[in-house]
Amino acid sequence: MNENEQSVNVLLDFDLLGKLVVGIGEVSDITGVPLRQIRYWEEKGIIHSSKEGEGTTRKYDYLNIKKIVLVKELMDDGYTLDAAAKKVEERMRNVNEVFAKLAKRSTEDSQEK
DNA sequence: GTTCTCACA
DNA sequence: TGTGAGAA
Repeated sequence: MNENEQSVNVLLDFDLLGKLVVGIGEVSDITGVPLRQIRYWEEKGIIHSSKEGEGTTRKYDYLNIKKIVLVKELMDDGYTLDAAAKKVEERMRNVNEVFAKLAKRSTEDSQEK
């Protein structure tokens, strides 16, 4: 492992965090989850797709993609869809908290109280 | 290329 | 729970 790879990883993560939205096809290919399954999960309310523009192409942001991967991993551990969804939602809440802290920190830093 | 509904296992 | 097919 070089510092290069670490830096790349960090940068990649931040880039993803910025705002990455891909079509369902890409998501299915990346996550390895069939298209029907992704729609199926969304139908259950586990994930949410962001429809952009006039087209019908569902766009999934990094959070949703992460959610899908998380659910997949959880189910691989023997969790059921509902259980996995619950766990993922809890994790997502934590991520959201971190995001809120990050945003707040940036604001405070800019205002320099 | 994507989406939807209905139905089946 | 996950997938099939046809239709738009």
